[in-house]
Amino acid sequence: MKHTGFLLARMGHVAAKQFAGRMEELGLTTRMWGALNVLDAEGALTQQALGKCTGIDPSSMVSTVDDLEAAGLVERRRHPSDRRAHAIHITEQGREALSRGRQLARGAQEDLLAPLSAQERKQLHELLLRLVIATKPKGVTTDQVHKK
Amino acid sequence: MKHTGFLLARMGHVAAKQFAGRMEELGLTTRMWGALNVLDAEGALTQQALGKCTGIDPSSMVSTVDDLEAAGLVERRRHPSDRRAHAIHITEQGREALSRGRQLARGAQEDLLAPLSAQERKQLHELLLRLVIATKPKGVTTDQVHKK
DNA sequence: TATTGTTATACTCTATAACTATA
DNA sequence: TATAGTTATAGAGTATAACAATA
Repeated sequence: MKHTGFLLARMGHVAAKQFAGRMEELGLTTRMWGALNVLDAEGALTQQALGKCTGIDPSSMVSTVDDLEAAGLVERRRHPSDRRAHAIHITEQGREALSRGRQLARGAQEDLLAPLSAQERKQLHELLLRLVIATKPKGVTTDQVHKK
Repeated sequence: MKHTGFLLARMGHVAAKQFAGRMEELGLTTRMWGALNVLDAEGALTQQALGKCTGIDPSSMVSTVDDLEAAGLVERRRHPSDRRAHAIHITEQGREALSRGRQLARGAQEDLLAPLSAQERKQLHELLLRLVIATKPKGVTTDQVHKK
């Protein structure tokens, strides 16, 4: 119990597992969830760009998009200017899944942080955010299919 | 960047990977490190007991102890009263590895928490500790080979 | 020549089940 | 009958390398 790093690793694992368990109810993996969120925020992207945003390897992205498409949450459409690439679009069903998923995520977070007061949760969030920002100095460009 | 649970999972992963990288310099995996620490704190244990303390599956414990023994950090000795079981003893070399490892761990933690002030680190530690305690309601009995 | 998506493959990590020798 | 350690095996999860189509 001595090291903060150990506590961090332990709780991180707990949080990830608990979150994955909730998403499973929606038929989503953590990777699918991450990709869906990025598509919702950024608009249609190529698989390569999606991989850069989510940290998913291009070869792993194939099966991730396969799964999302099989569930009707995204569509592979033709890229307007590059016939090698796909433009991955989120569907209406995808947006609905996101909405339900966000509710589940809120519930999961509520359970996870139950031992802390509102003020303590805010403290924890800010401390973690500063650590995450410090460890992520790489600027990822989005490579959107349609410019915003 | 919205959810605290997400930040927790992200930083936990970073912390675990960074720690594993440091321990690799000593030829140790995270599992070997965990087992070595428990043996140092609790005295000689059976592989089963060691598995319960560290959360390592009995079958995985075999190779973990194999690796530790090959590195000269522990010894499988005869259990005084149960000829099925081994008594795993930490060696002098094992204690030296622990000592060096603890230095590395301090350095790793220093790097990880560099963005935070001393007071903020203490805050973070206490918040995480309360979360960890809340998610771990199971009392593990040690099953020591020699009573203390 | 380089890049996109794809496939096949290998590698890591871990858990499950069966086996042996003891209890 | 149950338990400690072991082995073999299988299953995730992920990364690597090679390939076809296209840039």
